[in-house]
Amino acid sequence: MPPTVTLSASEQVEMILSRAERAVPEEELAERLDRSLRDEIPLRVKLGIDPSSPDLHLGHAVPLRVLRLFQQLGHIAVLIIGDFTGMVGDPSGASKTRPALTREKVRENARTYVRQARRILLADRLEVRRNSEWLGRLGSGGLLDLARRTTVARILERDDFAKRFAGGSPISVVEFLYPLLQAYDSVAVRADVELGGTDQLFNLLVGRDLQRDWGQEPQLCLMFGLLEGLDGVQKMSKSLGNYVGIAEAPEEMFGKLMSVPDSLTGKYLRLATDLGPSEVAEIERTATPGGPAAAAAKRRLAREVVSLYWGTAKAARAERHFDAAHVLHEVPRGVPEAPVPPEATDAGRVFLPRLMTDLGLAPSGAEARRLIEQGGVRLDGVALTELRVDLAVVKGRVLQVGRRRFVKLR
RNA sequence: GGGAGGGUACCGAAGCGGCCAAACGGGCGUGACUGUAAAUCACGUGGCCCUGCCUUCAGAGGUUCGAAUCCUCUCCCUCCCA
Repeated sequence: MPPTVTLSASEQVEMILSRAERAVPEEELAERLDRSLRDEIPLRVKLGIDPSSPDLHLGHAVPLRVLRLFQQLGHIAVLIIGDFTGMVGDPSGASKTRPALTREKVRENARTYVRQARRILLADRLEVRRNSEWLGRLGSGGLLDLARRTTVARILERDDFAKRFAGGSPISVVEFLYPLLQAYDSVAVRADVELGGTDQLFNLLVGRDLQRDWGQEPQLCLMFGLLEGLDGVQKMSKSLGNYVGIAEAPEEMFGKLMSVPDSLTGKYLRLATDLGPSEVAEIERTATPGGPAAAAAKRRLAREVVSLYWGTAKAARAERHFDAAHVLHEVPRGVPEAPVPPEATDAGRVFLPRLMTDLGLAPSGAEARRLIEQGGVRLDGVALTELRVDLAVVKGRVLQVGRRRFVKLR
């Protein structure tokens, strides 16, 4: 099977390591790639996914994109759905026991997850496995055998466990087993490389130990930093609302990416696009924060990312849409139309707060009044200052509330 | 089982008889500016056809001319001891 990308081994190493925060052992990557090339045996690259949240965002996409990169280099992606471990709950970084998921929920999440992951991964050289396949038939004997492989002291070395233990918060025995179970996946699929977040360091290393015990060559561990969300501070997560979903509409994606803080543009370029390390470095060098080059860099970022998921044509359209709406402040096309509700009119006069609440442009009349006072309500671009306007004046024109809510009145 | 401390607006957190629709911070919204939904600055942020009125400070009662603030009971949370 020929690789779809031809790069020298050192270029490959650079591509991969520029995205990874850490590799253990670091020097081994080049050697493995070399050997694979020479012996024409593709590497088996494992990525375990936790089916606790179904919607993928750019943060999840980081290891998935590297997995794709391996595929492009001719290697095999082994995507493992943690349908068994998901019912145990990963204790990594957690300050309390995670709720175990039900079987149905896990199955459902896994389905949407894989569907979205396929938007990133190549269909060729892809294995999707569920770890219940082997963990489910481990039996108590097999489980005991696994449990024998490590010690309580080693597990307690981990910061998260140590803190919880010291703080007297409960640690379930089953959580102790999690690292072993997920590490056993590496044995089961004979992984050469495993990808994961930096918080997975311990778990990935346990994989190496177990593989050694089972007479396999220990896997190479590649760990990726967490991508901060749009607020620039906290990690990207759905619950914090600071995420860019990989299935989001192009316009939405473009707009969200343009609001990434300047300081993070480089990191986003490196982790969320296909640009090579030297190109990113060049952009970072020229884009002094606050200057026009920083704006250009972010535009590049938005264009690149949207193109990855939607193609260049849609990305270009998203960019035009963005410029129209946010740079030129044009009234967008396809503004929804609505009739003026009779309840909002009295003797030929329209009472704007009522109109706005009825059309869902403001949550309350008080809020609507505030918006009008602050000059945030416009009719065909002209700010309104009165609470009441003649019905005849309003008809057939576009009412704009704030910067992005529009309704054409009939 | 015993003891201590709490529950205030979207969130965090002041207030501890009247000047309280309730400080302050975050978030959010609008405006100015610009390079964008960035940064900065300003203003706003319970409801109501609003110079005023109505409903809020876990819930229910009570004291008082007047309660987020005092009393009683109920529910919920946190911590300490067993």
